Parts: sequence; C-alpha cells; structure tokens
Amino acid sequence: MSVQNEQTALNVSSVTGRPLTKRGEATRRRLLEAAEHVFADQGYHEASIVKITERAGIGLGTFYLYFDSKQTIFESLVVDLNQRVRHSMAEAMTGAASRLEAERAGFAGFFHFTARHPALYRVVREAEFVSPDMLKLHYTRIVEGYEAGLRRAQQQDEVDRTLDPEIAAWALMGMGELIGMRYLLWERTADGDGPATLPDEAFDALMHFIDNALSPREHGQNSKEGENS
Amino acid sequence: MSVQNEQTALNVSSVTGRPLTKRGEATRRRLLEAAEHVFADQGYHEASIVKITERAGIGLGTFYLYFDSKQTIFESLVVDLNQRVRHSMAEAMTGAASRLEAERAGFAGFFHFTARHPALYRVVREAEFVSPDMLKLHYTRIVEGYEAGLRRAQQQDEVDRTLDPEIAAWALMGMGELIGMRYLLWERTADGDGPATLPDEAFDALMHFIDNALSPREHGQNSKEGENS
Amino acid sequence: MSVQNEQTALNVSSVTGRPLTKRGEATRRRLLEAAEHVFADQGYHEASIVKITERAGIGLGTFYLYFDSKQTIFESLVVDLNQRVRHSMAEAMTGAASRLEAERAGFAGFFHFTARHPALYRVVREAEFVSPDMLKLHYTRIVEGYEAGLRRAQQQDEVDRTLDPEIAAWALMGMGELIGMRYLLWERTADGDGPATLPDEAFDALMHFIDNALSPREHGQNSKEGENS
Amino acid sequence: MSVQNEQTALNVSSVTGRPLTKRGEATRRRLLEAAEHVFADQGYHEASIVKITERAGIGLGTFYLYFDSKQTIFESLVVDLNQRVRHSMAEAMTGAASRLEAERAGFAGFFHFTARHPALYRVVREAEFVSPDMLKLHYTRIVEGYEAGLRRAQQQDEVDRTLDPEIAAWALMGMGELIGMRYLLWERTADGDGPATLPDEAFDALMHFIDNALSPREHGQNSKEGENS
DNA sequence: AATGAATGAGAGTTCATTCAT
DNA sequence: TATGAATGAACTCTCATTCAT
Repeated sequence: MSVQNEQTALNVSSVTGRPLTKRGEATRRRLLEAAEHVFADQGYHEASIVKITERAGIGLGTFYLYFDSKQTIFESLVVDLNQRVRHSMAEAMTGAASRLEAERAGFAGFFHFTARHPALYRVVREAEFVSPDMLKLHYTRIVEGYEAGLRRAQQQDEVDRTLDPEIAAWALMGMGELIGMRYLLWERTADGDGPATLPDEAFDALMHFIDNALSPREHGQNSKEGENS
Repeated sequence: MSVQNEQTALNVSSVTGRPLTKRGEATRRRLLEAAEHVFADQGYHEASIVKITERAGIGLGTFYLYFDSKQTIFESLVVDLNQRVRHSMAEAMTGAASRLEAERAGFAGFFHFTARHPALYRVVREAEFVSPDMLKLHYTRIVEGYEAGLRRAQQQDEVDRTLDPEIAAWALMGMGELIGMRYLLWERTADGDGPATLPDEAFDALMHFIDNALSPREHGQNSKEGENS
Repeated sequence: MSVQNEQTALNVSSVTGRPLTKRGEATRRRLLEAAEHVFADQGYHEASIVKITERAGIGLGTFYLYFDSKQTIFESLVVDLNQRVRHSMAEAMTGAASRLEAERAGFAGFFHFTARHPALYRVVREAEFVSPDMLKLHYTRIVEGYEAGLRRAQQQDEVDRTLDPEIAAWALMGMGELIGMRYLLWERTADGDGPATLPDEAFDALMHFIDNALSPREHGQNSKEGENS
Repeated sequence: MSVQNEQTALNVSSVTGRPLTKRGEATRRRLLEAAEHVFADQGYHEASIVKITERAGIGLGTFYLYFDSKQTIFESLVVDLNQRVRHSMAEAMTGAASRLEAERAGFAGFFHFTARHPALYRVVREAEFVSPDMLKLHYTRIVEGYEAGLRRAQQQDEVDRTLDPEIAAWALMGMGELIGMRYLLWERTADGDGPATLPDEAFDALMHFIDNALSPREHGQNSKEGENS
C-alpha cells in the first residue's frame, strides 16, 4: 500500500465507497478517536459500539455509515496507529548524525508515542486475537523500515556486518514491545496516568544493551557457531 | 506462591475451599483438560462454559462446583502453563557448562515448547487482555529466573558487568516472544502444521545477536553515555 | 373512488396535496416504477426506501416529498395493480357471445396476467398483511364486477337462478386464486421462468367444474336444503 | 412425514435434538400457543420473540432452548395448525352417510376451526411470504386427502366422473379459503370477536354451489370442450 | 425541488450464571 | 455430587424517518 493510497483511504467511506464530505470526515475522525480510547481502556471485547458512539457524542446508527462493524473500526484503528507510530519514529530519527544517535532517537520516539497513546500497545497486541492479519501488517511494516536502516548502517560499518539484519530487526522490535509494556503500561495507575516516557536509567540501560549487540567488534571473533538443539 | 501451594491447589475446591474427594478431583481434572483444549482452539471469548463441560462430558451446572467463573478456570490454566514452560526451559538448561551454552539451551527450550504447544501459548498471550495480573505473574516469574542467571554470570565475568540485568532480562524475553511469534506461529499452515522449532539459521543468528549484547567487551569503551530525548 | 379520481390522483402530491409540476410528476412516476420492481423482487419487508430511491436514481430525502411513508407508496401500487388486472380481465371478456364464453375469457385474462406478472401479483397478496384495507378493496372490486355479471346471466337463464351470486362470486375468485398459485406460481423455476398461462388441460378441467356449478339444472332438484352443523 | 414422525417430533427439542422432559414439553407448548396468538394478532413481522415469550410468561432466553429462530417457531406452528385443522375436518366427516353429507361436514369442520383459530388463516397465508415450502406442504396435505375422497366418490357415482379430481380439490380448497376470509375474518371486530362459524345462509349457499359442481349430471352433456385462449 | 448525514427505537440473538431437582 | 432448564442483561445491527443544507 503506497503512501498515496494510505492518504486517500481516509477520504472515502469504507461502507458506501463514496468520498466523504468535510462533515463526514470529521465524524469519521471522532469515531476513530473515541474508539482508540475505548479499546485502550476496556479492551476489544469489553468495548461496544454504544460506548464508542457515546464517547464520540454521535448517534448509534451513525456508526454504521462509516464502519461495517466493530471489527472494521478496530482494523482501521490499527492501520491508523501504525501510520502514526511510524511517523513519530521517522520524525524523531530525522537528522540523526550517526547510527547510534538514530537508534536512540527511534526508540525514544517509539516510547514517547507509546506513553502518550497506550492504545497503540493494547490495540495492537490484542489484534493478535481479533485480526491476526492486521497484526502481521503492523509489525511487518515497522520491521521492514528497521531492517533497511540496519542494512545501510552495515554497509557503512556502523553495525556489525556479521549480524542478520532481519533477525536483529525483529529482536529489537521485541525488546521495544516488552520494555514498553513493563515500564510504561504497567506503571500506569488506575486513573490512566502514567510516565510520559521511559525513565532515563531504563532507557540508557536499554540503549547500552542494544549498542553492545549492534556495534562492530574490533576483532572477527564473533563468527557464528554452535547448533540449535 | 510456593511450589507446595501450586501442587496442593489441585486438591482443594476453589469454590468451597474444602478438600476434594477422589471423584471430585477427577472431575476437576477433566474440566481443566477440556478447558485447555477449548481455550486453545477457540480463544477466551469464543470459548464457552457449555463447550468446556460438553468436552469434559460433564453437566453444565457441575462446572460451578469447581470454579467460580470462566475467568477463574482460565487463570488456573495460565498458572499451569507457566509452570510447564518454565519447567521446559529449566530442564533444557540443566548441565549447561557455560553462560553461553545455558543461554542457547534456555532459548531452545522456550522455542521447543512454543512450537509444540502453539495454541497453549496463545492462551498465555491472551491473558494480557483477560487477566492482566496473571500475565504479569507469568512474565515476572520467567524474568526473575533470567535476571538471577545474568547476575551470577556477571559475577563470573561471563556477562558484561556494565549491563543492567533487569533490563537485559526483559529485553531477552521480548526477543524470544516476538521471534517465536514471527518464525513459529506465523509459519503455521491453516491445518495447524508448523515448524517443530526455530530454523537453525534463525536460531543461530539470534544467539549471535544475544552473544554480542551480553559478552564482556575487552575495553571499557561501552560505558553508558548520552541522554534520553 | 371514481375513475376520475384514480386518474387525477397522479397529478397531485400525496404529501402536500398540491398539484405537481411536470418535473415533479416525472419524479413520482420514477419512484412508483422503482417501487414496483423492488416490492415485487424482494417483498414488502425486505424492500427499503433506500433500495427504491437508488433504483429510481433519486435522493433518499426526495422520497418524502412524494409519499408519506413506505406503506403509502405500497398502497398506491396495489391500487395501480388492481386497475391493471381488472383491465386485463375486462378486455379479455369483451365481445364474448355467451355467459360461458365470457367466463372462460375472464379466467383466461386473469391467468394471463398472473403468469406474466407473478411478482406483481405477489404484491397484491402481500397486501393482506401490510394493508388489509387495500386487499379488501382489491378483492371487493373484482368480486363486484363478477357478481353483477352473474346476476345478469341469471336473468337470462344462463346461470342457475337458485345460486346466490355473491357467494358464487367469492367462490369463483377463490378458485382462481388458488389454482393460479398452484399451477402458475409454484411451477416457476428458481430462474423466474414459468408457464405463460395455465396448461390447457387444467384450464379446461377448471372450466368444466365451473360450468357444472353455474349451469341451470333441468329440474328443480337443486333447491337449497340441509343444515349447517 | 408419517403420523408416527409427526407425533414423536413433539417430544424432541428442535435445537439440541434431545428428548424433552415433561417440563420441557410443557414449555414448548406454551411457546407455540403464545406464538399462535401473537402471529395471528400482529402478523409475522410485527410479532417479536419478546412478545411471544412475554405472552407465554417465559424468559426471553428460554425461547432459544426450544426454537432456533422466529422463522423456526413459525414453521412449527404451521405444521401444528395443519395437523389440527386436518384432524378437525376428519373428525367432522367421520360417520357421514353420503358424499354430500361428508362434504358438508368437512367444510363445516374447516369453518369451525377457522372461526375459533383465526391464526390458522393468517399464519398459513402469511407463510407464502415467510416460508413458501411450509405453505406448499400445508395446502398439499389437505388437498391430497380431498382428492382421494373425490376419487372414491366418483367410483361410487356420487361425484361427476368427468371431473378432474385434482383440479376440483384445489378449486374447493380455494373456495373455502376465500369464503372463510370474507365471512369469518373480515367480520371480526377490532376486539378479536367474530362469528363462531359461517352464517347458515352463506354456508348453505356455498354447499349448494358445490353440490351443483360435483353432482353427476343425468346426461353426458358435460363433456369437456373449448380452447384455452 | 432535492439531498444525504444523522438518528434511535427496536429487532434477533448469545451465554455466564443460578437454582430447583 | 450432579444436573440442565431457565434467566435477562447486553450485544450487534437495521432502517424508516427527519432536517439542515
């Protein structure tokens, strides 16, 4: 799906297929925003369309002018959040002087976004059970960007050339996910308040770990060895 | 919860709190076994008490003699699975000569378990949305063991002493989860067939990445530095 | 409702009661035509205003400039169809030399119409449940004509004078309805293809039955007798 | 479907397929009885499961232990009414000395039943739009019995041998239906009160008409002739 | 005269849980 | 100890109708 498609997708009703008026587009936005909060707070199954439309301040029936079903808006939300987190990361990484700096900036962008939009975390992970294909899409899109960056850095000897960039990308993503869960979401109070981003010590410790993993070694002693049992 | 408690839990009704007769214990076992299959096959929300009791060959009302609710039996299952996956990992690590070997063995044990019981592992992951506390317990128990192992290895200079073992443990767990999802669960066909474990190349590449991250550096150049933006 | 009324009804808005402009009249026509097809294809309850306006190529809101409600346009249709089936029958009977010939021609006209517009006739029958008064009107109008014909024939001794013409008319109508349903509508394939009219044998057998019922008996042995139990 | 099947069908849940307990059978009966009234009063589409269960004094969810859906209970009702009207007619005809007497008795039984159970009429006719197959079954079962009776009477020269008994049976059924509608149902007040059966004059007039149609003619002048246009 | 976004009452249906047996 | 009929709150979704444009 090209960027062009992603953008125009927002201007077309997913039910009637016709382009939305300005008013219609605003309504759609309000629904998505409400859905983000409701899904994040209550989870997919506890969420209901009534709760979403009430939060959006919109009539129940109106929902069905914009989305086919609860599943549909959920999937739209995953796509939406995916775009936004990637945007947030890309923006943070702009102008980074080195691989390390870019790495830090990218992770910082991710944690910032996650802290501000806990929905990202919950909605995306719950997608595994609601809409597995959307989950794949989400992870794959992010990993692809990551992997490309690692390959470029390897060519410039900023990253250990003996690493498999695909595996490394998935591993890095996994770290981000679990650390985000542990240090951002689990720290949230029942009121919904939580840290604005990862504490510095944790962030630095993680970056140190990652730096260790990626940095080129002085000597070639890191050749692959051993067997998978 | 001590091991003693975990074991005796099976001999006591979780509803009345009284010890079970032999017959009662058998009924409880059948319910748990049926629940394991039903939750694994259909997921928490699609599963129903009727399906569980039918599979167990037991009357619907009987269920409530043994469990308070659907959620209760689900949590019992998560505890059970947590024990089993930790057992699988511990067994694999027994007798490892070095930190690296233990690392390999532990991950291999984890991937084996996941590959063999993909649906069961699904239950654990779904716990995030059904019973968040159980998920915390599950992750925390695993991470604690990991962290302790890292600390011991650091004392013997098998692991970089400048690493934060807690962060490292969560990071490693995150890798395992996402790589397992990507290369084990996603590779399964619709028939339910999938790889018996992680492919060697992927496994070796991951271990190489981890080894990089954990191995002590010759010089002190890896000191922490930089700011969290 | 006189013929004059029936005709002018088309030139007046059934909502505002004011005469329609040429453009307005065209719109009303398109709505009625679309409604005829939609009601015939899908039945009253499956039909929806949206489907009708879409088929008419007209905005949804516009519908309510011409008709009060779904029921209103349905009733307009029933009136229209009643006129058409009576016209079809009357035309067929024109110029019949004898009572028997007229009888044959009238039934033939009815069966022709039903066979050619089975779905339209469905609309009329469904009126029994949507708008009972319209159905009464429909049946009564047809029966009245029938009854008048029977009375005239009795005066000319072409029909048994001991018969009650009202009962006979309703009985004849009932035959036509059920036989039409049985041998025309039920014989239609799923593709919508069916006989062009009643098979000759069936038609002749029915006419024979009717002739028996109506023909004057030689002797007076058919006087009314017996008790209703 | 044999009589044996029809009887045992009532002892088995149409949802679970298991035999019903005495209590279960009573509940099923109450639902059918309530459905008869609700469908008759309000029609299929206006009827709702809530209305049915409320009238039956039964919880909403209980409905689904006995019937899959509104359509299912409707069809069960058609079958039930069909059995009862045929029973009512057969009983009335028992011991009739002659064909004419049997005819009178059968029609009288039909009108009695219709007058007491207006549901029969409304439900059966509405079946044309709700469940066409059930309608066919209903009419066909009744007509088959009728036709067989006519054939027997023809062999004994009690009925005109030149008549086609199948056509005659459908014609007779059509008369009964429309006359019943006209003189029983249309005469009902809004309170639901109506005549206990057909007025004597109407009934006698109808029987006279039928007798004309069926009685053997003295001479053979009634041979079939003419063309279907 | 024409439009279509918005509405909400009310539909059919599910299922965890209760309780009389 | 075991049962399963009964329950009803809560769900998703439809569509005739309104009204601001």
